Amino acid sequence: MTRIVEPRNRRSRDTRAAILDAAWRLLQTEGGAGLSMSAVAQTSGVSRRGLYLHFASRGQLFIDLFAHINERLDLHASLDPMIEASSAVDALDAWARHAAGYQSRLIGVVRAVDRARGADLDAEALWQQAMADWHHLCLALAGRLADEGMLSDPWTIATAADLLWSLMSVELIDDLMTEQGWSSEELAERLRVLVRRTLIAPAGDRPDVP
Amino acid sequence: MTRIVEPRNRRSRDTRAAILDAAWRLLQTEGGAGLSMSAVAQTSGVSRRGLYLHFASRGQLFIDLFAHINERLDLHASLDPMIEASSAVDALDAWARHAAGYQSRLIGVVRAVDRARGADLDAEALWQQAMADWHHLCLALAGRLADEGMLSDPWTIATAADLLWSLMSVELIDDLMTEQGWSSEELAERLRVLVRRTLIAPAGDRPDVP
DNA sequence: AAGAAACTATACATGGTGTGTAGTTTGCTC
DNA sequence: GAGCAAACTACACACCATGTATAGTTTCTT
Repeated sequence: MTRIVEPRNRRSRDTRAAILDAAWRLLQTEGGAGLSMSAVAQTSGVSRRGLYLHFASRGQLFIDLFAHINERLDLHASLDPMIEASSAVDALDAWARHAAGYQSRLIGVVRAVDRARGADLDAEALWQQAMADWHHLCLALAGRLADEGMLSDPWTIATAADLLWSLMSVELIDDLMTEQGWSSEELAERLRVLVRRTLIAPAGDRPDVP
Repeated sequence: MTRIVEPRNRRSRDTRAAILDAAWRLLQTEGGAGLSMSAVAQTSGVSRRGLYLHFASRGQLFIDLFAHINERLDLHASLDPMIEASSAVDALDAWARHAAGYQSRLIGVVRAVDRARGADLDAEALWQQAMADWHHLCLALAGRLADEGMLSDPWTIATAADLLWSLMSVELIDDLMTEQGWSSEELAERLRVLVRRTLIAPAGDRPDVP
């Protein structure tokens, strides 16, 4: 496995960005199946051999692409409303908007990573990390709901977090948007209804927390 | 592509069943990635070339395996309670039990088919058919809920069906059971709570249908 | 016993990833 | 601007997967 060091000059950085953008473009159009190294090479105008001067393997290209996309789409900005929300229920609404608005843009990459998983150790590692991050986010949200006494009966912090995590999975979002034609706004609204009714205790039925 | 005709003698049927069982076993243990034709051949004790005397391609093997499994697991019996239920809400409970109890047993095959999709036209066709079948089931259930006046406000027959369909997806079930360690019973109960609260209108808030 | 069906062994075409090597272009530095 | 190193290309190769062709062997049927 070739060792890739920090790029030095501008030419190298441009080539690298061109490769990542080409891969991203391919994932959005070709649907994830056609992402061979040859296709990325051809689309980016770099020789196939040249790809391996920037990315040690196909899996490593995915890892870097994932970070690249999160940077370009400004993940931090999409998560902000959830953190800044003044109540747990508002945070829950922000979660639904993030799931529908942001996660849906990751469909191509995530499907490709999932498909490469198992055969590719790098892809597997990326998958585990992303899942852990998302679950951690949901755990924080569920914890806040519990703190404010909003979590309804059968749910615990752990089970509510698991549920939220599974509902923000790219597979589910892909199913509803791509397959069933839901728009991002429809999905956000319906996810909001779903998690509010499922997780939030009715007004008369809450433990005495302010 | 080799043409496969109806098997004649018993030997052939036994070999065929041995291949399918070996493939199934591999999917349950190896997790779907290690399902190469070589692996199936080795596990079943048939030569690699021999596989192609029973299945025209890897994708066709999946198609036949899917039917084989649905037969062995008795799909019809698992769907029965849903159809026989005396009310739409009872049918919804039966749906949750079917999703958690039956769909979870398909995890291995479905993941493998999904992974083969795109490169394999047969796998793609199987996928579309299975999705259509499941969606049809959910559409019938949502229709019955509407008929009995139980569907709550933002939901229509179509959107409720889409939601149910996405919630019974093998990916979601796999996430919650394999990744988060939910048991089949826990999943069934929590799915029941989720869809009841989300879809069913509260008692005082229903149109006048008996 | 004979013939057909089922099966094996082996070889090959094709297409994918990843590496090795030699040669060429580009950019940086003095 | 000359020289040098980094970046890049072209080509070849090893390896592994699917699917096919062909010839020969076992097993079932009649």
